Amino acid sequence: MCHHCDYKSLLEQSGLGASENRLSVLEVIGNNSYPLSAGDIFKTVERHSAINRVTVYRILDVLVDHGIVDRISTGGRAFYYGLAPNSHHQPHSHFYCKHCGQMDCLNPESLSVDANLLKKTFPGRIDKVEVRVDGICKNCIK
Amino acid sequence: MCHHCDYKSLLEQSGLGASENRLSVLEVIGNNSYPLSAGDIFKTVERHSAINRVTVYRILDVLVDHGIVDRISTGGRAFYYGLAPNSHHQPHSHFYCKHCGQMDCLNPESLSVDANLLKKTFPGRIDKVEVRVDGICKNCIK
DNA sequence: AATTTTAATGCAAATTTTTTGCATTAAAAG
DNA sequence: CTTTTAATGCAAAAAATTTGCATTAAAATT
Ligand SMILES: [Mn+2]
Ligand SMILES: [Mn+2]
Ligand SMILES: [Zn+2]
Ligand SMILES: [Zn+2]
Repeated sequence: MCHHCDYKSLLEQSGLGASENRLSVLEVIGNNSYPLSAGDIFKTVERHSAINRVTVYRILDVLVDHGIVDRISTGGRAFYYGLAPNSHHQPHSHFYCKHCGQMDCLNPESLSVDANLLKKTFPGRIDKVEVRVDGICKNCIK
Repeated sequence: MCHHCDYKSLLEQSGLGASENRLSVLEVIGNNSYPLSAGDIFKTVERHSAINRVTVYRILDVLVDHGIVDRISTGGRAFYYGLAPNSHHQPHSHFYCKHCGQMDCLNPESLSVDANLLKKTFPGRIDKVEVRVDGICKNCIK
């Protein structure tokens, strides 16, 4: 849940029209405390307003392209989506439970990554360093 | 390319029958210097011996389940497969080029991850910490 | 060696997730 | 008000993976 982000201006600052659908998708993502799959997002938006599944995919693409939302890989075969790091959200890694498929955001302090050396020596463009922890969550472990 | 691994005994040590197909799949993965997709592996094995695509998927599953092979997520929608860390291969992270889809293995020293604090405090089971760097490779950047 | 049991494979079809093409509607610009 | 552009919907396709079931090969028993 983000109380700091103004979704409408997040869109407008990127030159994107703040359509009803885009706002709904972004709110679902931003109001959730962990990343969601496109299917989850579709089902949630759909409960309140009519929307097509393809529209959700297209909105997710445009939000990812504009750096508003992060596309996060899982140990499964669907991507999950969460707010991209910004002034209110520092970068952090995620935990993926391979039993129930739930993702959790991990405390940035609990896991540290140092990519400085790589960034200096890598002969290509680096856009993102994604860290994902896979295992079984505390609910499923019982 | 791994000159140290004896694929046949890797299989047998895990209690897996060393069938022709399993050996072929494991050799293709082990002899390659970067991770490959199931489709790549299928096409490569197929050139020398007849094999069904589904068999490749099933062999990959069994190799991953037994910790012989690592299933590696990409920024795209297919998994890639590489030899799992063992006495001859230390754990390392990977680079994924979102233009050509090629993965590279990164030097373990170029990127350091410290998951000790997480492992102490996380209320679940941690099986794997995957680090993936996304961007554009030196060939595609031109 | 013949028989029974288990493991591995093939093939067809289904599933899941994502993408594309094209028509329609809504919004913005002129 | 008209023209242009952006957003959406719907149907279909594509890509990756999974499932069910039959067949074959290998291993274990008798
Ligand atoms: Mn998060
Ligand atoms: Mn590797
Ligand atoms: Zn779980
Ligand atoms: Zn490339």
